[in-house]
Parts: sequence; structure tokens; C-alpha cells
Amino acid sequence: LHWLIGVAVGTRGRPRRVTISDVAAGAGVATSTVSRAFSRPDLLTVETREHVLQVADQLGYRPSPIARAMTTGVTNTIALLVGDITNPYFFGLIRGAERQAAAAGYTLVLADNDSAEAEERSIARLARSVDGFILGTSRLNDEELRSVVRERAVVTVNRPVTGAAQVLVDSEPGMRQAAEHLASLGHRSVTYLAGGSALTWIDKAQWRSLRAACDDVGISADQLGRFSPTLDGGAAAADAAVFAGTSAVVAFNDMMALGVLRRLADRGVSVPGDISVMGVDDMFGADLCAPRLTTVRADLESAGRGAADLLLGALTGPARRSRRMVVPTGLVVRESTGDAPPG
Amino acid sequence: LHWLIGVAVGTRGRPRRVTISDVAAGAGVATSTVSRAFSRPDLLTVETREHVLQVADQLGYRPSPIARAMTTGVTNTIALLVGDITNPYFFGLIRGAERQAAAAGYTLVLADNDSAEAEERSIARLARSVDGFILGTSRLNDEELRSVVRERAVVTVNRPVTGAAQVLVDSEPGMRQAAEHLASLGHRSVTYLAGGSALTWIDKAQWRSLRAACDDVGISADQLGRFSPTLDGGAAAADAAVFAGTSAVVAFNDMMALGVLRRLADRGVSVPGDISVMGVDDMFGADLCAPRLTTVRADLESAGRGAADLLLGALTGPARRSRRMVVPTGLVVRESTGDAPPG
DNA sequence: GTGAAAGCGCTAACAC
DNA sequence: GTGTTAGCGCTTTCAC
Repeated sequence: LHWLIGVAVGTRGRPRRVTISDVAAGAGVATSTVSRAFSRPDLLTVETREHVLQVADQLGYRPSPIARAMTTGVTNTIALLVGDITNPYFFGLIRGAERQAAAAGYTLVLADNDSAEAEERSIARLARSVDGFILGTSRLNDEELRSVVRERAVVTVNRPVTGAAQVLVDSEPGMRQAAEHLASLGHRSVTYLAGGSALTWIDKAQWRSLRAACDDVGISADQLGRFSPTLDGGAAAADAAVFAGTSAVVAFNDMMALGVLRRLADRGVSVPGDISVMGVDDMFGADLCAPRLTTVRADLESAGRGAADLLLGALTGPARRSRRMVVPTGLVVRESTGDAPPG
Repeated sequence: LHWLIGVAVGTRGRPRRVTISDVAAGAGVATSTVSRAFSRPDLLTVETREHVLQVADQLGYRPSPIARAMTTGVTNTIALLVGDITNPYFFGLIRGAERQAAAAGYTLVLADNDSAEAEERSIARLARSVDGFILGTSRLNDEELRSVVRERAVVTVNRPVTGAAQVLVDSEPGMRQAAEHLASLGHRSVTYLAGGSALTWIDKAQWRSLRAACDDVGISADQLGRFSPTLDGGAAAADAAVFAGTSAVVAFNDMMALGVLRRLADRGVSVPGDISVMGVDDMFGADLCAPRLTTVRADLESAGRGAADLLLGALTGPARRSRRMVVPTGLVVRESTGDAPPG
């Protein structure tokens, strides 16, 4: 770590950065040779390469990513944009993306946007300094999104866009298992508590999968909402569900489900005695609550990894864009679902 | 968003970036004037400035942060290094830092390091591309840390280092309230479940505060551990506490406390009936669990904001380094603490 | 296989 | 107040 940045004692005792020409001078070669020793080592004979590398090392030389980006146009940096960092839902996504990026020698820039405008600003600000974007929950409309895709490599998460690579969570298997689970517990109907914004593709996908699965197992399905995908939104949804007299609800996500749980507890409604409650995501906290939450798990960390993979692939490999990756789901049965109440 | 990056139709129909000289040519001024219009607008007459800006706008010009960094050496980027992104403890920190950085026009790079070596690698990799570092949970030893501080602006969190700005969580008020709370519930002794690594300053600080406060209110305090600050570590700590026969425990952090809670539930030990359990942090999930966790809250989001503030201050303002910010703590009483068991 | 030299897009003296 | 010019540190033709 001594040569963290590459500093040499300059003319008047002031530290000066070690550059490629210092190494060139020290090794008695041209700057281009030093450059090659680092970026195209195969072009050099073993002897010169070793020699240059050794001199560079003892001088404490570190290539400057900035200067590199200046000439090549590649920054080795990707940006991950999310809608709300504090939502545990994103933790896995962030971690997966960071891990994969770091493994490939890429740097991850994180931006938290609470609105479509903020998202635009982030994109505009970062556009020149990153090689590509992972849009974790884009609030941009289709047209805006396409204009970004036109200029930059983009991977979206749970947001189909023509021309961009995307990772999509496949709700189908999880929702099917959910329907079977509830049916086998004697529920005759299930209420889906919709959430997100009008642009939230996954909300529709979940509802579609759940309804189809309910059809297949012979129970009815209907929808309430759309509610805010937050604890508070869950509270509102809980009241609506109680009013509707449903015996089983599936919330848009775990955050909402947790809100439902809390609200029902406050109102003295027993879970799962009176109502069975399910969420989606299996986010952090879903098995910490009481009762522990039955949920449809989506492996967001692998979604994050996949998103980074797709992006890096688009960046480095041939221009085979618009690839997609599908993340499967599955039911995790815990304590918040149980037998349908009699009658 | 149309001119996201700044693209013009180049010579053979291929898109080419709009540069400062395109604008200069278009506006009939020198490149330096265009540069000034963006970075030192005060140096120009209103007319030229307006004119240049207008031409730049209709050409779709965007300054390149890379080229800027190349000449000025400032990247307008800071890095936040944490030990485990998925630990909800960091969420607040990350969010606070991101928010504050973004507000100041800075970009936040996030790196997740699971070891001292990984941390070194991250620092070395990022050193030239960021203006400074926030070290959320540095695993570097003092010497390594100082060598980083020597070359780069650094703010540490809960890790005192000479020469670096730092944000420190002040456990004292929270721990005092905790001791008073437990004493008033009739507990005659409290066990602190230590956690973290040998470098974890906050662990010692918490223990010191708790012990002093217990002295003052006339109850005894002792320490068990050190345990891993995880759910599993909490389970281990729970067993140790039960074996020691204590009536009240304060865990190193909430994650551990949650592990204690779960383990005690599994063992059929009633909380708070048999044992009162407290955590530290008030992280996400602390009021979702059963029983809801009594904890010493530290506002990590404001710690994150403060860290970013200190760093940006060191970067932009005069070189008054080694400033520090102290984040207060306070007790949040919920359900996991109660009257001491009789006898 | 290696060197010389021309940039990449911008800022910062230094002139005028 | 604005223009000229010399770099920042690197990569990349193009020669040799």
C-alpha cells in the first residue's frame, strides 16, 4: 500500500505523481513501450516487459484511470441507479452488482433517485463518466428510456425495453406455488394487493401469474390497489383487505406485506388465524418479523450479478445487445399463512 | 435528455462527441472562453457568456468530467467503503453519504470489502479516480490507515485516526439511558455482549459507556465475548448469556440482538420475561421482530451525511483536516426489555 | 518489437 | 475580458 497512488518527490520536495514518462526515462525506453507493458503486454518481448514492469514497480508507478479514459473512452465504471437505497429490496441487487463489477475490475457508482427528474439528472451527469447503466427501478417513460439506450449501454431490471439488455424476475413459478399453497390450506379466494407505479412491470407480471395460477387450482383471485410499496402503503392495503373480507392476501412486495402485518396486529386481526398474508422478495427482515413472513423469494443478489454481467458483456463483447436474463422465483413458507378460517 | 452525452453527426455520419472547440467555432470565440462560460462564468461579460451557453446548448454540448479531471485533478467523486453492503446497518450510512454527495454535485462510488486485503485493493484501485474516501468500517491497521490519509482525503466512521476527519457515534447518552432503563426495571446486573473485530473502536466505546453508567446507577456490568456481529454470533452469545444466568443483555449491535432473540425463542426462553434483550443501532428490522427490539439508536443516515460533509469540506475548503463530528445516541424502548425476573 | 509524435477534451497561465 | 498556447498522462497510429 505504500505506493497507493504513485508519488515521487518532485522538484521542490513537493510530491509529484509518477507518470509513464518517469518510468520510460528510468527504464531507458519510450513511453509507448511502458504503455504497452501495462495495456498490451503481449506486444513486447519478455525481457523488455519484465524490465519495464520492474522499474515501474520500484518507482511506484500506477497507471492513471483518468488519463486512460481520456484516450480510450472507457472508464471501467458502471452506474447502478435505484429508487430508494434504504429499501432492503435493493440490498441484494446492489451487492450482487457491486460484487460482479469488482470481480471484473470495474468500479460501481451508486445513485439514489427519488423521481424521474432526479433519475434524468443522474444519467445526464454520469453519462460521460461511466461506460453503462444498470437501471434498478427506472421511472423514465419508454421514450426517455430509449433515448438513453441509444447513447449508452443499459441494462434494466424488471423493465422490458426494446434494445436494452434486461434482467427480469419470473414470478410465474413462485406465484403458482403460492396459489397451490393457499388452495391446499383451504382458501377459496386470494386478493392481490397491487403496488408500485404505473410503470412497474413486475406488478402486472405478478398479478397475471397469480391469477392464472389461481384459475388453474380453482380458486378465485382479485386485485386491490394500487398501494404504495411501503410499510404505510401496506397499512392502507390491510384496511382495504379487511373491509373486503378476504381470507388471504398476496402483497406486491415484502415491505408492503410487513406493513399489512403490523396494521393487522394493531387492529387485533390474527395472522394467519383470520387472514393469511404473503409477500414477494424475501427481503431482509422477512423472517425476523412476527409472524415470520411467507413469501415468494426472488434472488435479487443474483439479479444484480446478472445485470452487471449483461452490462459488462455488452461493453466488452460483440454488440449482441438486447439479451435478457430471467431470475426464477419460489415459495418460502413461514408462519404468516395458515388454514382458511372456517365458514 | 435528448442531449444526454452531447453527440453530433460527424464526418461520415458517425456520431461524434461535441467538444469545447465545436462550441468555440460555433460561437466565434476561443475555447478558453467556452471553458470559462462553464467553469468560471464570473470572468465573462454577460453577453458573451449567454451567447456561448446558448450555442453550447443548441449544439448539445456537455463538458467531459474526464477531461476536466485530467487537467484539474479533481474528479468530483468520492468513494464509500463498507464491510458488508447487505448489513442493514450500512443502509443509512450509504444513503446519507449518497444524498449529501449528490446534493453537492459529487458522485458516490461504492465498494464492498470483506477483508483488509480487499479494502487495500479497493483503495489502490480507486485512489487516482476519486477525490477522497469515506471508510465506513476500515479493517486496515493504524499504519496502513495513516499511509492512506497521507495521500488522500479520508473520513473514517467510528475509527479514530490522527490526521483524518472522522465521525464518531457517541454511545454515552444512549448507554446511560439504557442503564437507567434496566435499573428502573429492577435489574441488578447487565451483561454486554461484545462484538466486532479487535479494531472495532465502537465496541470498546460502548462497553466503557455502559459500564460507567451502570456504576453510576449502582448495578453491576460485565462483558461476554467477543462474538461475531451477525445473527449467528447472536445465537452463540445467547447461549453464553443463558449459561451465565444473566437477567439483561445489551448486544454489540441489533443484528446480534436479533440473533439473540431468535436463539432464545428457539430455546424457549421468554423475552423479556426471563431475559431482557437490547441492541444498538435501531437498524431496519428492529421494530419488525417479535418482541420488538429495545435499542440504542444511532442515526447512521446523519452519520453518512456528516461523513460526506466532512470529506467535501476537506476537499473544497481550507486544509483544516482532522475535524470530527459526533453523532448522538438515545434509547428507544420497545418490547424486548421488561421487569427483572423475581429472585 | 520499439520509438516518435499526434492527439483525447479540457484548464490555466500568460499575453494582449 | 478574451485569445493563445502549453500541457494533464496516457494510447495509438505510423515509421523504422
